Amino acid sequence: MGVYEELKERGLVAQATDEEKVRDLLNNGKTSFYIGFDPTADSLHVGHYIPIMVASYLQRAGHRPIMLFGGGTGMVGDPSGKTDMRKMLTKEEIAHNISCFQKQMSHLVDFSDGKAVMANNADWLSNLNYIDFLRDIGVCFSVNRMLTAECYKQRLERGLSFFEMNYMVMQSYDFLELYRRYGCQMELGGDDQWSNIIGGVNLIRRKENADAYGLTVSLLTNSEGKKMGKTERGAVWLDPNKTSPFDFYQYWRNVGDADVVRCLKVLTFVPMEQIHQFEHLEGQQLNEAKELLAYEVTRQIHGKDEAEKARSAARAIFAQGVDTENMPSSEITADDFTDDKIGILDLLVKAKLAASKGEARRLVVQGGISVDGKKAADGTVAISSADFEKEKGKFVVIKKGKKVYHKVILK
RNA sequence: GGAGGAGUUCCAGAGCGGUCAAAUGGGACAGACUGUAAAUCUGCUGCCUUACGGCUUCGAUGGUUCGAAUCCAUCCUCCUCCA
Repeated sequence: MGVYEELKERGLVAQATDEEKVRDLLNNGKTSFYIGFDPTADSLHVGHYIPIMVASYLQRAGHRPIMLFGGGTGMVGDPSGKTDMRKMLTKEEIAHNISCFQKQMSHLVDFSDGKAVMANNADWLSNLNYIDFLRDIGVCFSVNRMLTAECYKQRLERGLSFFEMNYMVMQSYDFLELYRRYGCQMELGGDDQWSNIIGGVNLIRRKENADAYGLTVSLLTNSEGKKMGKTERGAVWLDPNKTSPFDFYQYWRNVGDADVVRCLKVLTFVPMEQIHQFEHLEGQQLNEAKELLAYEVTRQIHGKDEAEKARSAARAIFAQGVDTENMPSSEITADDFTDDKIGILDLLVKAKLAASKGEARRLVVQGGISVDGKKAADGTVAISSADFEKEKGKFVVIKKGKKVYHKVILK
């Protein structure tokens, strides 16, 4: 079975420009392919993860990934899938974000010995001459055709600036440029990138009279069709400082029953034979699959140690009692005490378990808070410094709701 | 360039001089039920306060008024139609 079939079987492939040729190229050839990333945040999130997975598969199959950072396009913003125009970033922000991306990506893609390439489209986009660009590239695009592209259609109803309209042209130009520089023959992207990818494929055909291909990856959605990896609080980040390995683990541990098997296929390298066994499970048995999913995904992003810590912390907490070892924590100092005590509300705010004292009070009143296993009855409960004294150190364990455990350490 | 319309709390979307911290729905959070699932039901959703109450919000800035999210002026942003 070739790598293409493997990707297909795992449900990673959404569309390909020319399935026969793409299959042949991936299974039998050696090529370079690229994925573009918009450096609009300082961390990758789960949405970026699947294309990187695919890149990883393809790299193992002998192809060379080119990770393209949109240092230039990031200053425009892709209208695909957005109903509002994106805010513009400064050059400094973009540079910072790119360096963060690089670090995170190296977990999944091997950059040693030129096995993968990093590129930044600012290298060729920022010095373009407008007139030359229009004459050379602009003539290859039909506005009529562009407007029929799904990504613009939606925006047309709400308004689309000329500025954003150029996104497709720039992305297509990236592909052409990578083709010329690295012999890049394929662009990989989320399924929402389809029209932009086609633009590049067509451009290469016109300018270079050569074949190029596009392959899109299914977006990760749950059984209700909502995008996964996003909570209302924001995305599930790959940066451990933004989403702790424990929270990351828990996110996957808590996926819906209907989504586990698909997530295993798409997000992990667990062999298909093993996954097939899970397909017959139902009800409570699925917890085993969920644990595997959570462990594997966490391991791939944060490494084996963190994954094991998260798993044992979760097991301990939910099985019985509390594992204080690997629990997310925060610190307070003696200065936070008044008369040798700290109010439960202040403590919750300090530990960032509540955004304000009002919210903290609400949690307590609704019975959602307990400290060291004792439910806090009302907002007047106070914790004295003596309560922090434990055999293993100075801390208390706060439980918020059913699943959130937090250790507050007294320094 | 001309004529209209709109900007409300996380989102959608009511309100159109006092009874508005602002209806309703969604989301989030908490409780019950459970399998660390889903569905369902309940509560809750600006900040400070045990509470009474106070404080800051309805694009921005000024103004009218005893009193403004609601009226007026200017500005900013967006939309629609015409050129």
